[in-house]
Amino acid sequence: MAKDTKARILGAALEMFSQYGYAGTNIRELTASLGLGKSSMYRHFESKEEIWNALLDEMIAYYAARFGSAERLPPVPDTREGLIDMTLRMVDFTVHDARIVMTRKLLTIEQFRDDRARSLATKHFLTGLAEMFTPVFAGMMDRGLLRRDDPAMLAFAYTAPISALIRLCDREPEKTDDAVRRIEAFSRHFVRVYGTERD
Amino acid sequence: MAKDTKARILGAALEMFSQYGYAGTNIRELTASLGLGKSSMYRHFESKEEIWNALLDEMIAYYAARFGSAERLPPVPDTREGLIDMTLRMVDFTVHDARIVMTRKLLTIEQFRDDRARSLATKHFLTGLAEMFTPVFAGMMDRGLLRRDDPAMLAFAYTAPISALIRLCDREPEKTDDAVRRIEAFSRHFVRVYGTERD
DNA sequence: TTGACTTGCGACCGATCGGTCGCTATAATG
DNA sequence: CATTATAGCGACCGATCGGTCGCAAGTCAA
Repeated sequence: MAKDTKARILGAALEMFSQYGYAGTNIRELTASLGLGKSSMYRHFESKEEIWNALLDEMIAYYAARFGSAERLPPVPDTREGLIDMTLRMVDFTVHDARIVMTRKLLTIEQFRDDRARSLATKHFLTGLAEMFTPVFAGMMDRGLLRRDDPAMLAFAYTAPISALIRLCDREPEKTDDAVRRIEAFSRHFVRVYGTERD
Repeated sequence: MAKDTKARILGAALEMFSQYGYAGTNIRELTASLGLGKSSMYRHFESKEEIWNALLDEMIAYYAARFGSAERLPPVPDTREGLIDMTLRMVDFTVHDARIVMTRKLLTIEQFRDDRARSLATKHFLTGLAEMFTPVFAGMMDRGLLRRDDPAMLAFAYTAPISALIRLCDREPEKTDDAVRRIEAFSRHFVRVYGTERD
């Protein structure tokens, strides 16, 4: 039960920190939401700050495992429509997975207070997606699906607008469907603009 | 002195809220930073929350005055280089103006807690810049400086990456110079991709 | 000059915060 | 079976929080 309780505490912390922020979360409510007494929590973490640090460790490790390794790169689509499909699948996942949504919200809220949150936020919101798509676009250029250009610049130009709409979903979840449609429209616009003339 | 003190309190609140968040800011420190006793503050605001609301009122009014009206639209540049110049001037201002930087940070931090902050955040981070550039791009298309296309889509594709780099400056100010260079590079890339062949 | 109003101050208040302590029930270990 | 470690609990602690109160100094109109 020990390991389980520790994980449940971290889950509740993610939930509350991502909603109210670190300073705006109090431990009584956090533990109460688990049906746990406040003092019981201190069996598993020695302070509120240690919860925060453990949560960040977890997020950093998860990010590294999921997006950090070179083997995890997405396959190069063999049609331009394939790029759109892949994009929409990724977006659909990242916008609806509760854990990832809460992670982004937490990083958004705490990025100015904690250095590790700051650098992880930059990965999540700026460099991560772009680095993922750079080799994709390079491969699509090799296959003649996209015009020759700087693949890193294309990846930035492609992922930044998508990232902006994902963050709109985090902020105003009721606009999620509309945002996903706008992402699809942008993606189609993008392949039309950057696509080679044939096909 | 009354009006002045009230404004100074709002200034200090913007500074502290944007750094530590609403929940993470305490009134003793806030007033102490002004050389003011805590109880004196309550002569001007009846609660901490009223400071918050007044600050939001101010930000909403400022935004409406500065970016909301149709007369404040930027002029349509008459060369593609003019677009880059205009962009860099705007970016330079928005990235170095302390008040605007703090406003963005505050909206970033509090967007999930307060509905008015939420909607103002969407304007600042998504729709505002795009709406500003839509008529610019429409005008440039009329002048034959850009290929005919949906000006709103172009504005979104142009402003979202720029906005992402502006937010990088907010998050990691030491990268400001690099970010501005990347904005210039992106802007040049953009006019190359969307520009008409002549000129 | 006087009386009302404004703006400042420090002492104080109840509530809530993160955190501790002693106790108990349970489960694993010998 | 006895022992020991684990994980739960409520009571409690000092510190800090937002907010109040009574008082004093300055301002300004009558």
